Amino acid sequence: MLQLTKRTEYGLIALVHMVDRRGDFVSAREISERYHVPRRLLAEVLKDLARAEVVDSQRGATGGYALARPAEEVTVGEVVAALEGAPKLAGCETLEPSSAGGECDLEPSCPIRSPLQRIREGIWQQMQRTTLRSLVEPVFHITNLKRVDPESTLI
Amino acid sequence: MLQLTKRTEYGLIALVHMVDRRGDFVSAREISERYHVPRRLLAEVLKDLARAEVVDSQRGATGGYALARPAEEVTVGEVVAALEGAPKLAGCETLEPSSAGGECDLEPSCPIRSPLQRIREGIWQQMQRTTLRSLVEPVFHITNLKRVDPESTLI
DNA sequence: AGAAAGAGCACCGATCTGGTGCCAATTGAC
DNA sequence: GTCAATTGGCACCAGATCGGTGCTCTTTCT
Repeated sequence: MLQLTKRTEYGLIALVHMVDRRGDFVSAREISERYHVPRRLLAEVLKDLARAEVVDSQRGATGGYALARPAEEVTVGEVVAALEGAPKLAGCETLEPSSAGGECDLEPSCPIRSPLQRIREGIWQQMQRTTLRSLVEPVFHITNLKRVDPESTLI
Repeated sequence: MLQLTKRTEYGLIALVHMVDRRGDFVSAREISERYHVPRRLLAEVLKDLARAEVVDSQRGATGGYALARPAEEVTVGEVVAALEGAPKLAGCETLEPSSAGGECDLEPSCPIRSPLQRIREGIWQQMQRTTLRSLVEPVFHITNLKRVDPESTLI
């Protein structure tokens, strides 16, 4: 439904929380209690983020999770990709265009494949331009794009 | 999964097809055979587009569907909204902010509500800027936005 | 009258989503 | 060494969504 999942929402909540504690390892329990999110589900999400090397994990009594990189270098797109896969806007599309070519059985009559793909890439790039830092300090990241032709249409 | 549904895909295919035949009423059967799309499902989609006044419908032997407005005035966002509802990026968000205020039970501790909402609005605005015309004549709509600060982050 | 088209509604199976249970492995604190 | 707290891995569940279909009714042209 063109909607981010709870997994991504919880993941972003956790990551933003970690920004404040750079260096410290925070447990899934702490985050789940702080923001009232299901602990077990959050742990599942953080595990995936650790696998994607967005966070470092540490086991044991004082273990937990910490950002693997500075908040400026972690993008929302990366988080989304790790937690729900690269977004596809239509079934016939893949983010990395398969070298084998289209197995889309609407081809070659499908008239919207390419345009839809560009919409998806616009959304995708937008998420990849949005860093974790910008989620923490919104004023730091007001759009610096300037409209050149007011009648133009993006994408 | 941040993915447009088949309904939207089929709807856009049908609409793009109608652009070529402005004024003519084309039947769901014609479109379904032309693009190998399930006829009954396509009919369901076109019915919703008619209800949203994106297309006009005409019953009877020579009936069918036609664009209710010029292709320049129909946006992808409008189509998506008609076929799968306004996109929400997280469950706690609504497109039209309810005047009653947040019933989000993560509040007020949720640190990402506002940023996520801006991401969603960015995606949403992008789809609303994309017209049906731009899907038909892609060269007409290369992005006219100019990067002012290459280090900046959108949203 | 008959054929062709949309309108409405109910329904189905498959998949995805949110969430939980259980247990093993790791590690610091006592 | 023991214990408690933590992550890791797997399986599982109920509900929602999604893609798709069946059937009937109404409308309209021929």
